[in-house]
Amino acid sequence: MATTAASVPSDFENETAAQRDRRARIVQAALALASRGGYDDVQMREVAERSGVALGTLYRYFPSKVHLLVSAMGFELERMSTQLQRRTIPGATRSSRVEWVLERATHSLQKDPHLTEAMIKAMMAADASVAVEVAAVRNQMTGLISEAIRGTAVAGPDDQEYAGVLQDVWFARQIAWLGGRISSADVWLDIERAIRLVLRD
Amino acid sequence: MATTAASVPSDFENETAAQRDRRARIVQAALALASRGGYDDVQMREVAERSGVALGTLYRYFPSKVHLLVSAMGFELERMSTQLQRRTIPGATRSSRVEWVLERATHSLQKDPHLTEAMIKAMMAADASVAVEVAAVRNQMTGLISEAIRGTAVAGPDDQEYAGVLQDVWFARQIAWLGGRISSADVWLDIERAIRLVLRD
DNA sequence: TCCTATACTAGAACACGTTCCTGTTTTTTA
DNA sequence: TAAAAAACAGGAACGTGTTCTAGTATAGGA
Repeated sequence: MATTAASVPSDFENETAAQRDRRARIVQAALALASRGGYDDVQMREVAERSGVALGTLYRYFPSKVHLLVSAMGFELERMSTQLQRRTIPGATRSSRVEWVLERATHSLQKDPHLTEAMIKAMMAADASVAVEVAAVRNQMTGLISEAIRGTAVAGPDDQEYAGVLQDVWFARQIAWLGGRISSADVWLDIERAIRLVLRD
Repeated sequence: MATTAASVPSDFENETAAQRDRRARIVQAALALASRGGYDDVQMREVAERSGVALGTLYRYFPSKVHLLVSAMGFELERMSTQLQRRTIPGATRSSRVEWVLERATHSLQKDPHLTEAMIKAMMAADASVAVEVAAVRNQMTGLISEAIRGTAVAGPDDQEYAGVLQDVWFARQIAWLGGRISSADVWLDIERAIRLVLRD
């Protein structure tokens, strides 16, 4: 299971322009395929072909399918996060602000269910070798949430912990939705209820 | 991805003695292999060989590796659950009772990390076709938790919902542990904190 | 008891993630 | 600029989950 983390050019900075190009093309191809048919439709041979790269080269950039998809999720979340930061989060209470943020995040993902399925599944399948990439994603999520909890006020001592609990629930509900155990509408109802139960204001 | 759910003898009852035997042997073999080396070490060919059954027959009983392992988890949880029900849950507050139950469940699982890894990974990989088996597992967990919340008192209106939130956190923390993102000690600390934050008593 | 449908065995075959090999191109070093 | 090293292309090969085929055993109804 991908013990070859050594030769990966994770020194993102030191890449030549051509390499940044390849990396971007690979991620784009992966996102396109994920959007088309979800996790199973992202086939490494096709990603390689679409991005005009040999299979071996693909594996040099991303040592596994899971690495590739989690990285792609990082890209997407970053895009969404910079969009959100353009305006201040509305809402008078912690609950309402967190609801605002999580509702936007949830619906933004669910607009493209296949893509979401691919990302969440990759997150779930991630083992220790993907820890770095997963941590980046998680930090972006908890960052969003605790920022919403804080609002314009000063940070409370437990903000980070509440954000952690809510992100766990958020994640688990996405999984339940993927598993066909709840509907996409219920995902939001459950998250809303959890926010209410946890933050009570 | 296993669209063959039709021919599965899920009419558990109508099985002949020989069939119940085969099913039990298969589950035992799967549990043994899972305990030895986790998810990846449960190889369908070897499960078939060890349980003295042809590969095709194995797939007749369990239409995928995930079905097999989730079912095995159901068996294990049932065993644990009947053990717990032998004595009344100690503790004066909801928190302390839930802590008692979840601590036992958590530690009981972590005594055999490979086995736990295999079960949780299977739960995560479960798609809609495994919904029935997954629901059984989830019901057993929330049952345990909400019973602990209730204690000897009468059931509160939100008990089930609190149990749901806590089970989500419990599950997400196991995943984080599997992903090498937190230590097995931190699994318990995080769960404990979540219990405190959610139930506050 | 015989017949037919169903269950089972043994093993080949297939799909896709991953690895490996060989030769070529690009980059770095001397 | 020449030589050495690293990156890349193209594609074969491997491992494991899953499916399929052909033949054999078993069970329930006439």
